[in-house]
Amino acid sequence: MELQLQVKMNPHLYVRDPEQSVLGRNIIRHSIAMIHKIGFEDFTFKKLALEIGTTEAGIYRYFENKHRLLTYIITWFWTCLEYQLMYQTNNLKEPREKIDLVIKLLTFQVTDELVFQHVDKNQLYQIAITEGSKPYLTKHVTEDNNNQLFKPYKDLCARIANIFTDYNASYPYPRSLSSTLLEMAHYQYFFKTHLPSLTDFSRDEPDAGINRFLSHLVYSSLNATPAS
Amino acid sequence: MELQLQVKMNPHLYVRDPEQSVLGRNIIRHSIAMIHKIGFEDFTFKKLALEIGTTEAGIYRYFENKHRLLTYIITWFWTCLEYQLMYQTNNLKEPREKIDLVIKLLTFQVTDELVFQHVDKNQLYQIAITEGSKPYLTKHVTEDNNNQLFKPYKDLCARIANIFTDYNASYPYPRSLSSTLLEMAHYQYFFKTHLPSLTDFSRDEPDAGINRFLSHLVYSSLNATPAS
DNA sequence: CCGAAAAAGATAGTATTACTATCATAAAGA
DNA sequence: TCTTTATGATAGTAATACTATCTTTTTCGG
Repeated sequence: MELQLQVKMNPHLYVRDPEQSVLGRNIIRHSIAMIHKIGFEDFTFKKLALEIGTTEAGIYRYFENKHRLLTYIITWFWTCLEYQLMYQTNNLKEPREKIDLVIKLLTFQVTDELVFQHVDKNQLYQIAITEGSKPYLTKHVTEDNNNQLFKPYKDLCARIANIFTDYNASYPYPRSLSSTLLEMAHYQYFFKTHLPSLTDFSRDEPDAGINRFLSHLVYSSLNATPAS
Repeated sequence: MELQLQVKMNPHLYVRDPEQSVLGRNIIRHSIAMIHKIGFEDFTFKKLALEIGTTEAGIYRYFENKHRLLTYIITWFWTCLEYQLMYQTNNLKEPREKIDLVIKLLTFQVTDELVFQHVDKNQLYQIAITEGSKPYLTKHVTEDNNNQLFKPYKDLCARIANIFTDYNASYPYPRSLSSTLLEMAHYQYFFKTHLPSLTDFSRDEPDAGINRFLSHLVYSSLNATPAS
């Protein structure tokens, strides 16, 4: 059974809510496909409009500019991920089990039957890896943050940090470890794929290596004696 | 005493070597200042030309486009850092001392008397934090990598990985830990400054917190029992 | 010191990008 | 059915990302 979910997004992310119309949903779906294909730098509203069969002005009615659209997509990704985390850890008792699940989720090794707007989840995951930090690596990060644009990312980070604290209440850096895990899950994948000498994995081997590295990193930190 | 050094850069990074002329050095110096001030997204060759007192065409004689110029600057940053690492660890015997130094270097807590082209090192460090991953987060990463554009970054990563191996030869992920350290030294600083809830540090406290977190992360991993 | 070559300045021009504005038409809702 | 609302169609502007050309300096080898 497929479950269709709709996520409520921060209105600052859009001009008109794209989830409320066919055109809006088309914009999301095709922009994900197109950014995945040609990369965010070469992606333009003109090309997107052509692909969808609408006009540039039509896209601008939904999103202020392409950076906002990317922020929308990435934020949506994090929102879905937090939802999945809640859903999947719901009946887990042990913090250890939850941590293992978090790592699996972040490395995209959890298959689920959730469908969000018929978006290609694999493409979305690839975009999150390559383009995921661009929404905040800007000069207007503070303004965007004041508008709560990054709240889903921060919420997810906080939720994982709480699991770390459940596992070991005396660990002093739960949030930094959480953001490290979030970023590195993606970066190690990117490096493995494109710059493999920055990792201990080779391009073609299965992704389990990244998984083991992240587990080792997290558990080493959480299990270390406070003195060290 | 100030020591002036010149670093040999990969010719694929430029059209004409900027270190060989006054105009070229001006381009480097002012582009760092300008990217620091307005961010890479808003930075254009036109604005830079106006600032320097030359023309757009003049800048294009040195760099193919602004992305290449950024790649040049960031690559140069990593080259300097590797040089500093070699220089500073030269007479250190213990791997532990070297690791501590690496972390200090990456968090910009080593003052040195090296001058590279009279560039503002603080601005350069800030740029490396905010813009440092943009050179490779593109669709043309593989082509750029084939042209060896990221070699200095990869060399530095490998050198740090070797220190980790010196410290504990049985640690299985030295390169991934090295790239994690490299990225996180900058990301934690960025988060602390702009999105502090993603860290365990507050905006105004001194940077030593990041230092302690990174040390804890690295030594926990390197000291963990292989079984864990 | 002279002449050739290379670098820099000056100016112009093009294609694309990133928008904004306006008006007509189609759909949807009260 | 009337009225709002969304979309389509078209146009237009300012800025960006370049390329081309021609002239004037500067540099450097003989």
